[in-house]
Amino acid sequence: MARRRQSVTIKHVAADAGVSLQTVSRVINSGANVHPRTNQRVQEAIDRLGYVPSIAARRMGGSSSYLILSLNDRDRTIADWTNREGADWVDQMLFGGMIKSAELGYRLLLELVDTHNDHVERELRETIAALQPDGVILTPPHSENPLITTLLGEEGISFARIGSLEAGAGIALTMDDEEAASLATRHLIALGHRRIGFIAGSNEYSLSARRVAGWRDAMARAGLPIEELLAPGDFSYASGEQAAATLLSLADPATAIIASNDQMALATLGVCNARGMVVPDDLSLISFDNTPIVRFVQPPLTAIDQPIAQLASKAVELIVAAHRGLGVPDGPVVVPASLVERKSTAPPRPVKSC
Amino acid sequence: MARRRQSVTIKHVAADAGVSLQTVSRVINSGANVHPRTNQRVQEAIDRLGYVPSIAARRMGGSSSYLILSLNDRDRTIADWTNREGADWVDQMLFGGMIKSAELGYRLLLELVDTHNDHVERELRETIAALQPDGVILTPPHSENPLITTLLGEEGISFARIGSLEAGAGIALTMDDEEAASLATRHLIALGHRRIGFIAGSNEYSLSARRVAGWRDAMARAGLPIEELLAPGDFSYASGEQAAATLLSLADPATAIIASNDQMALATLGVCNARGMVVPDDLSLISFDNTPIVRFVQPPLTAIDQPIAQLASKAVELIVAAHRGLGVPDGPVVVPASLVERKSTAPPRPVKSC
DNA sequence: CCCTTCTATGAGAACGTTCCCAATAACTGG
DNA sequence: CCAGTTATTGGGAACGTTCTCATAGAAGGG
Repeated sequence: MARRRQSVTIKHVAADAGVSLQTVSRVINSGANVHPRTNQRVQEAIDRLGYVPSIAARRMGGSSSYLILSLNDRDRTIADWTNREGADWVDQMLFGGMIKSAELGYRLLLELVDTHNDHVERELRETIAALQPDGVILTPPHSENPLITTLLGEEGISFARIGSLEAGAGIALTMDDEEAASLATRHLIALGHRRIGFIAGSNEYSLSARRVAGWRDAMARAGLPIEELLAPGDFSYASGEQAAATLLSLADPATAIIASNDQMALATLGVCNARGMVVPDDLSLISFDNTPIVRFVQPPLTAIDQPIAQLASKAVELIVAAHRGLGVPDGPVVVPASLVERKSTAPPRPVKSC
Repeated sequence: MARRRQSVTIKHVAADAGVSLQTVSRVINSGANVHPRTNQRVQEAIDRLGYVPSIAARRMGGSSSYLILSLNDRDRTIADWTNREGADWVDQMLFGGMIKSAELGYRLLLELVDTHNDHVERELRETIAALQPDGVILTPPHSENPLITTLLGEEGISFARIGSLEAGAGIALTMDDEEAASLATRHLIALGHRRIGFIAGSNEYSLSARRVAGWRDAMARAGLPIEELLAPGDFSYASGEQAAATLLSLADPATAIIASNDQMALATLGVCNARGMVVPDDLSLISFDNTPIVRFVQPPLTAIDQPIAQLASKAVELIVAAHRGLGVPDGPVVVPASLVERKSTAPPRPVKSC
């Protein structure tokens, strides 16, 4: 409606500084091949006039849009209020990614995408055509969706895959899931547990298998059997309930459980409450992700912290480097995991005399 | 780096359909003054070629950027992990706002801003200059920040103020906070409570006062005294703890407490646990906002639901209408509040014989 | 049947930036 | 002091769209 135009443009700056448009552009973009004296004069004009380049015009003229697109799962984010830890992902992505983006002169744009939708490909193609982002950040489960990665490859857009360890197009970027699971398991073993159950995550996520592997490995090293102690799950509350029930109903039940995410840990806690069991006296519990919620339940849960903000920040950094044609790491980028100890773990109850 | 250009442009469509650029543009933008036959031919060409207009070019040529900016509080979102319910705001804003935006052909962009920062104004000015959004959504506490509203007014950008009831520039859009507080209070009164404490929110938010008013009014109507029963708070966990301690230590202590947000309700629950009090047997508790966390604590909290997604969606709708020069509501838009009953409320303990 | 008023279409400029290439100025080393 | 570089600067086209204005055809009124 209102015919609003940019108030201060590069032209005004050029006039004010007494140089050509081109020189101002050079100053904005790097300052390379500009005389220090000129550079300063232009810089002053920019500050004086409060000039900020229009992102739309930059995209038009040049090859950069200064936009980075983050694809997050719509499903996990909202659809089902019972099964939503997506919120914390979105939130932390925003935080970690945005700060780094701002630092590098880019903007981060969030898009919620439903992987299971038939139209993903078309939707994504349209979004890319409309926005023409310089790079894309993929979060699970998009990170390993071949439809998406292929599309991005074709379009020649740099992208990062968070939560993926696989080689392939794009930059893989993940927490050390295997080590994390191992760490949690060793913590429980050190407390004296021998029957440590593990609730796996959805097969759709490659990290699920890595978490199982870490647990399996730590158990094996300690010479502990794992039969019956691995329960399937899909990250949902309901699946956690079922898995917990199974593990607690064994002839030789688990005295400790590691859940592959917070939702399933919460479900386990719920099952314990229902059965009159007390955490950590009757069962030790460790969760993955460390979303804020696990701080506020009774007892606060010991958890593996997932450094999402850090991963997002790194992803932005690498995408920008790639877009600028600088080198990017060959293999996947793996950041270490850490265990946050709270009140849900303790030594097992002494065994009753036989 | 890579010199990537738009693959399918309006030119290709025009050639394919055998019409001029201008006609294609008209079809995209409304189809007004285009012969039905031509319209269809162009539409087919668009579909066949998979054409999507470049948002950057649209901004360059015309007066719309098709971008809507949502300003969310950085503080509440992340800074302090103990005091963050911002996550759920961000999340729901995204959901509600994005769907409506997509529907109307716009894009929603989130920006985290720290109101208490000295640079807000400059930062915002820069963001606006760079992005040139068609509209802005303000969330508390930005909604009533005169620096921001004035700036937007000057720039001539349509904006919505979520959580605000005040008249003034921009569209005010809020849940009925007063009625919500009254509803919660009446619910407790109906259960038999007479000593109902209220933990207020930060004065920075006008909705805090409205919530207090609703409680005060409901108490007055029931002929109940409120002396000593109003405790100040600032939405933080710590302030909630202090307020709860005060209300529970009165000579004639509260038997029920309404907290102005979930964090402070959680804090109240924590204080109860520490004192060996059981909710709801020893204290009934109602919180505001109904963020997902309150479902998972023991007991799950009865809460006033804040329809953020709905507000965001409505905000987008109104902003687009305003930007298109269509009429917008005169006064504030108020959406009804609802109470979600869970397990944290019950009749008060029978009074011990004197 | 002519003049007016719409309706439907197109041509060309404009938007704010970067890209490409040419031109000049400032250094080199002899 | 000269030719040969290299550093610095500017000019004009290009990007993909919408804007403004002009034109041709169709419909309506007398």
